[in-house]
Amino acid sequence: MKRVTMAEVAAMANVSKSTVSQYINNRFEYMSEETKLRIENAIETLQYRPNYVAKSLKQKQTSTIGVIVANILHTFSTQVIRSIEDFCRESGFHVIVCNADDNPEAEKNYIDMLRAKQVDGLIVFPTGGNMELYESMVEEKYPLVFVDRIVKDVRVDTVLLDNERASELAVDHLISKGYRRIGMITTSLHRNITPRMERINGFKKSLNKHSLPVRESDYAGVEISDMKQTLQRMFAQSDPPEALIAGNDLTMMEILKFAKAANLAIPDQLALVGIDDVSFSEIYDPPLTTVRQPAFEIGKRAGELLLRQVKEGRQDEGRVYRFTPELIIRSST
Amino acid sequence: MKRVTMAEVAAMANVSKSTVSQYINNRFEYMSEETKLRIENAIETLQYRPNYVAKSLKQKQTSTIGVIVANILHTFSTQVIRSIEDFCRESGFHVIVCNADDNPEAEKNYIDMLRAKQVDGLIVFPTGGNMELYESMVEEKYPLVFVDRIVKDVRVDTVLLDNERASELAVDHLISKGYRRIGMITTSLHRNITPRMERINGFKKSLNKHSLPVRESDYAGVEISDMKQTLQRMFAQSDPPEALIAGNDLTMMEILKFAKAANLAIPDQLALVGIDDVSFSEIYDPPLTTVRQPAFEIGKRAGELLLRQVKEGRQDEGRVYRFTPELIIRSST
DNA sequence: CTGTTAGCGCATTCAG
DNA sequence: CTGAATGCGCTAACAG
Repeated sequence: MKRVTMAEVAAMANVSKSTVSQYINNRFEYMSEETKLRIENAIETLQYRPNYVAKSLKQKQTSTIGVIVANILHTFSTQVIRSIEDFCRESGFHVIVCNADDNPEAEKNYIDMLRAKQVDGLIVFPTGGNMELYESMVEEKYPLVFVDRIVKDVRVDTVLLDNERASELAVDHLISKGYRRIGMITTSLHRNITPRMERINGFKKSLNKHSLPVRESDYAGVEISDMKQTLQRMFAQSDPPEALIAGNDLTMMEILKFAKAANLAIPDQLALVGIDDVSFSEIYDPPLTTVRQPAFEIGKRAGELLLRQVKEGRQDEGRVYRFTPELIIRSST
Repeated sequence: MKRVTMAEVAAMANVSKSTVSQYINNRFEYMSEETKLRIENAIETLQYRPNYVAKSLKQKQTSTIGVIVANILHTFSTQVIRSIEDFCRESGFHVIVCNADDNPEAEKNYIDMLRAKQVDGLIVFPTGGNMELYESMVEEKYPLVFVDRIVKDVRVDTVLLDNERASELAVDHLISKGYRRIGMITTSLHRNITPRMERINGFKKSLNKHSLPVRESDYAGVEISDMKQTLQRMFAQSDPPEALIAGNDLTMMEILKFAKAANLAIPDQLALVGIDDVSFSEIYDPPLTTVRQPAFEIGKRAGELLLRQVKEGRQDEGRVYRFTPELIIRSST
């Protein structure tokens, strides 16, 4: 811990603490050049650095926000985080990132911890498993923004992808390429997690739009750990899908593993389009067609919404901001 | 900001603040069951949550450490971070992660910021560009641990890979597979960054060990942005390398891009081994042979060393802890 | 077993 | 233009 305090600087410069404080906060308006210099010197020779903790206690704000992601393994999460950090840094805010690992209890712990640390606001990719907590924050008008997932019946600004459109882009593209038997697989649907549900719904709707049947055996939402056998079952059918949509990046990895193990040539035996970009989309063989989320814009918007809340207080909350996905056609389709 | 304070709880429970404080900190030894219950109730109905900022100010410790990585784009960094976080959480410490983006100035800003926030210690992947700062921290006996890179002439505990051994593993393997013309490419060597230098040195030494010549035209350390043309030049030779070692994960991506563009079959026309694992090693076609770092152990050790310093004060500093790499043979060689 | 007291380091009136 | 005084919310002796 740094030991030198404002008092020592004041003593050395022969001024009072409050004068030093003014100097620190750039309020030199009524300060003589001379005192300014004396303070400057004292700070320099003493190597003084102001203590944020004390400042925060006094000012009742830490200039820090918390970000809690449901699962940091998703590329999307890391991209949004970077974007939030960049935006907040420009506004003089720090950000503390936590990973809830899709576990509501961990999420609760982090929310409590972060609030105990007096962060000025929270951006969360909600697990959805802490309704009471979310509600209590809304009631207290605590600055809060959700990302990626909608929580029903809680009035919190939420920014996320137009997920149905993402699936539609994928399906339309596949159909334009001549595929008719199209399947989709994604991570578990059990907890009704927004992007997964919406993407599956979008998938079904798009199939309907094209008057194609939705076969129960051709889509699924299962844990990553069960994906392998789900795929095996799906492709053990006499007429398996000719094309598959990966509901997210982690799912894409599993499909790729499966395709390799099953020796399925892409795209000849199995066409693939992934929702969410993956780092190796371009260099994979074949390069992977994906639907990318505008992660940068999403993060920035979340940051803007949150900082507005912390600066101006809550208002207009409960809005949902949708962002448009983009299809990047490569060679897996 | 949460408004209810300890004083209100005390008032409601008809006890003094200090009694509430004791309760909060689980020091019930001398507390009657009855007061305990009253306090419990008061806390519950008031929804009281202690303010960490105030506590930190008083106790002169935040139970928070900072981690500054040189470049978060490396998979290795993210793995080490997770490992540090897991370890610290178990010990009741929080961690704040910052990315210096290989920029010494950004690093300095983060170090200053984190110290102003009174973090109890720092784990840094040093850029190497802030000697005075590092030295001043050593002088102040500020808890500090370096990861991945050695900074000359600064007595700071450092944990990193046995980089020369990593290259040796790669070279030995390649040679055992019959390759003789072996090259290596990695990111810029300009700033003498430890892992890069050591890996290149290990590469040369291993070649010597096998009595193979080290050809200037077969290895290079260049910025990611220049890698493409460096590779083009290297492979424009009449007798280009038959095998290439990627100095790190980002480099591997570039080589893969190049190989794809140049239509080089792996491993037939070009064998590849990467130092650092990449997410898609297993599913790439062909699966990539890599040398992996024990990132989990490295992070854990860094956490242990730092927490020991914060708890027991600095001592024994300046030790270098080397970890052994592991060769994972897949099919790119 | 519980209350009193005294700061932690800083920002902020309000005088002078 | 500068200084004295006050308190943010909490902990830690030390009394009682």
